[in-house]
Amino acid sequence: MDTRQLKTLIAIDTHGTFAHAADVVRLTPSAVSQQIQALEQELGIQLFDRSARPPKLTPQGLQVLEMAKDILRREEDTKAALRGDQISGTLMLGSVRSSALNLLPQAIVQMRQQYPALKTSLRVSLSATLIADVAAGRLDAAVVAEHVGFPQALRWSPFLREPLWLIAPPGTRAREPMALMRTLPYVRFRSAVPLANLIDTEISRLGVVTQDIAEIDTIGAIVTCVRQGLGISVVPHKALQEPEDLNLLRLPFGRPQIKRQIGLVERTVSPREEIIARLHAVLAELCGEHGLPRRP
Amino acid sequence: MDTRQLKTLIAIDTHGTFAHAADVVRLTPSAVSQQIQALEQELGIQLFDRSARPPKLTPQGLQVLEMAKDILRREEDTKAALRGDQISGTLMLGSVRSSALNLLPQAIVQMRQQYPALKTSLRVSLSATLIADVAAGRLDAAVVAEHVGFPQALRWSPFLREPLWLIAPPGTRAREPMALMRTLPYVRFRSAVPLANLIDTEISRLGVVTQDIAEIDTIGAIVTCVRQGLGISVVPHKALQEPEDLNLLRLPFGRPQIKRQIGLVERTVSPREEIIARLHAVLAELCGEHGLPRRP
DNA sequence: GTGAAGATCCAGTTTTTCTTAATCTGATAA
DNA sequence: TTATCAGATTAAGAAAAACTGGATCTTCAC
Repeated sequence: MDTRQLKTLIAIDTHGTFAHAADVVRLTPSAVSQQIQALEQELGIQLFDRSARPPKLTPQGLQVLEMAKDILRREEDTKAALRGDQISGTLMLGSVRSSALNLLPQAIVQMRQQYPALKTSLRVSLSATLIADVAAGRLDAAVVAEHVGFPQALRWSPFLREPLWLIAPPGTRAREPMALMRTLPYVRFRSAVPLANLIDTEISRLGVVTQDIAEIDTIGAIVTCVRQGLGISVVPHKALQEPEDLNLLRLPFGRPQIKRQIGLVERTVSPREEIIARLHAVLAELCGEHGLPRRP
Repeated sequence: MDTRQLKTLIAIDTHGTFAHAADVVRLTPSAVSQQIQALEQELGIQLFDRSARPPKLTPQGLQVLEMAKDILRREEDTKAALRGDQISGTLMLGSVRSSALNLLPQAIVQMRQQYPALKTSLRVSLSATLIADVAAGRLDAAVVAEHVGFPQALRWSPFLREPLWLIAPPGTRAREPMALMRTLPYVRFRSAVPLANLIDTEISRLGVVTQDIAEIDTIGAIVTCVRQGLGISVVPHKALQEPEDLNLLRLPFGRPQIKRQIGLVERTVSPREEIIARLHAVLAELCGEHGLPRRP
């Protein structure tokens, strides 16, 4: 008897049909059907009366359902207790460079204040490397942007969802954003990171041919160049935090306005889930209006 | 998390070493080691301190051990409750022909009196077919003789252990049994059943060459022929129940006297175990002095 | 009667569990 | 200190279990 089978049984009861339950436990309906059949065979009873649609729990099935809830509750209580044991351990974290320079240090300071016994270790690397390290257990979690194709054993939870702005030098007259991009000199963000891809993809999608004047690989430098009148560019909201940035012309980039996400990637099965969830909350709070709460 | 893993963990604690636990749960030590490692990985903790010999449960391991006991207790309580539900269900039984004609009907009548809600279904077939049907779940249990090579998932529990007798017509002068067999006409029990094999094997072992006069495939008919003076033969104790059978010469067959066993075969994992145990007790009682209690 | 949604069956693929044999390791005796 | 033993672990392959994807069946609503 496996707890996965019991979770499936509870999901069927909660969601009403085998098919819905399959979505919840992330299996195919066929696998759900087979799991329930295996459980029925092991117990030698019918859990469901299948002459109805959807199948109806038998009285015996209800007994097993109650048992399932008790067992899973007991399991979760024990895991929570074990997690409590882990709060005081060393949290192995990773981050891409952009977040490592401001957001994450602030979050770590706050976490340390809340949990004096918590130790942290932070490593800065490329997102692909970070993802592999989390999957392999070398890191507990890492800050990376939205990514295509996270391994199945990992879960990525965004804590920041911020809009992208087209920025122009102080005094530039406001016009339709795409017209500006076609006519004014464009400072391109050139880097092998998801944000650069996101910007370039939307520019292509809108059919805009920019007048490139430069390619720069850090967002902070781009903002500085735009401030000094070199040209226009596209940057995320968070990059515009200096008082002098208020003087820049700022227009929504993309139709609809494009937003980029940054989040925490962690293993789906991890006893550190609780401390990571708290880190996620701290990070979301630090992001202010663009912070995202963790999904259940 | 699987209950089998939890059973293994408890067995290690109970028996002190991984190797002993392996015997108990019927796995190799390697599988035990791997099960514990899988559980440790899922929970993200060390269950054992392996710097000692034998490995010592960690404080966290003790927490998980307590959880394991609770979960398995909850599981067993539910199974017991489900078994209670089964007393009133339909018990699917099978039997070889010889037992179907007298023993089993009596037992079924008694069971029905004790459990008015119990329904039974009885099928008569060859023992190999019956064994396969029990293994496949088509039957809950079947009455078959001692057999070579029961599948591992099945358990056979004898309820009858009766001696074999060499019988001769009334008035035959008592002599050493083997001498009788060598000289008097022998009625051979010819049938593809274990009893026939048992008899022939012992005759060969004793190096006796019989004077066959007939081959008959039912024990009842053999007894009748011997009664009427056709010759001598070998039959089990139970076959000699008629008052006129008291007139037959009866000598122990085999050195030492050969006994044959008949029992119930059932699946080792079955919620019907309780009702089957009661059937077994009734059958054993019906066998009187040759009845065998069920082993734990 | 028809069509749709969902459950089950079937066969192949993937993953997990187990076995076997070799190797490692702690404990103990000489 | 060294040798030996019992037991735990590792590595690789076999076997079993779990899963997927597609076809088929079944219930239910219209």
